[in-house]
Amino acid sequence: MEHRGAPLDVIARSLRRERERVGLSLSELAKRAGVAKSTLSQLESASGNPSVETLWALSVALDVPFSRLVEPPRPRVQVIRAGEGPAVYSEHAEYVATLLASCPPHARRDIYLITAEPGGKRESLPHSPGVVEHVVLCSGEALIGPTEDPVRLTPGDYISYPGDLPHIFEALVPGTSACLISEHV
Amino acid sequence: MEHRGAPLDVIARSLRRERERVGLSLSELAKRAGVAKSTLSQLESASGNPSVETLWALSVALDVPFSRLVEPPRPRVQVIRAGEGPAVYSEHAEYVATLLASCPPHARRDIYLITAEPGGKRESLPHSPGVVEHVVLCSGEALIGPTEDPVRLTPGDYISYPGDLPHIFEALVPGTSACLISEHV
DNA sequence: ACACAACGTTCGCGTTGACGAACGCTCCCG
DNA sequence: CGGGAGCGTTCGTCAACGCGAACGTTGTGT
Repeated sequence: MEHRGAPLDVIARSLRRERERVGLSLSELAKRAGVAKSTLSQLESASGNPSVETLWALSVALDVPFSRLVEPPRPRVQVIRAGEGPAVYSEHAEYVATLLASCPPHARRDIYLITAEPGGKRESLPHSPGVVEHVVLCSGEALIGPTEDPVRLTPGDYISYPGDLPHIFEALVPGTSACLISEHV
Repeated sequence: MEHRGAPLDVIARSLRRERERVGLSLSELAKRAGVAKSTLSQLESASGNPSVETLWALSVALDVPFSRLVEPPRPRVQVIRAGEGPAVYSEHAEYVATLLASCPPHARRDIYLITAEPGGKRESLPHSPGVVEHVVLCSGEALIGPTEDPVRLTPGDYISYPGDLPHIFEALVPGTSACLISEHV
């Protein structure tokens, strides 16, 4: 079959990497997963287009989440100081979102640091469907959540809500900041 | 083939759900994805074991992350007040981790609220491999990161590091709190 | 040195996924 | 009423995935 850009080579590398990390031989893993070792051999050499059943069995035998075999790995250690990092300014100047971590390609979650001042009610239009946002309030006080039913949060409080609904972030006191995780389910 | 517990029915439901949410007909989606509509029809009726290529093409055409088709959906809105939620106490009483969000099955990330007081150096043994931790310091000051190379963080700072390396969380001033995301890559 | 075991690869073969064509169905328009 | 477009399903064909068996290679022990 012609390749459509699917991560067959990524799968190959992931299988090899995970298998060696666990310390299993190709034969051993094949036996545990109930897969012919010839099949596994071909998959690790990126010659083949595995079925979901097969790949699923391997992910179970390796005890890694399924998506770990399909998506490429990501970097290791990273530090972003307060004030550094790419900032996303709102139409209101009182609101700044700093992107702390994203995971391309086919991002699964982004982490933002939000700082906001009172007065600027920040209404977010619905994002692409399948997004869930998690917010932990760090300091100050804010009204956060779905627009038709927001919640008043104080430091340490947590809320999560669907990102494909309209939602708001309204700081109630100066110096309000929060950690926001925007996640693709 | 005999089913190995693979999420074929989950895939079927996910395909149907995502397709209808986007508002595409079965024929239309098949055309856009470059997949025979007969194939797609069989997949949505859970009779079949798609190859990765096929499912990948569908995920691209639907513009959803691949794993969204393989894993079942999760709940919607949730609030946890500061002090509520399941707490994970350390051997040192000065350290409390509150679990805010986890995502079974085959968890991909957990979100914790950490509160710690000075004096209790919290050394974490390496977790299962493939884990990455993200920390955003909310208040106070702390020494966080890989044990052999920790970083001094102040409020708003961010760090991420591999969870399969030994790492520490040492509060330097009273009332230190942080948001910790423990993530399976 | 030889036998043996374990590893990873390669080689036919049966099964099955993916395809295009044809089908029944509903709806819409002339 | 009849034709046509669109929908989702079913049917036959071909390619390819997954399998077991056999192979060459490496390392071990008696």
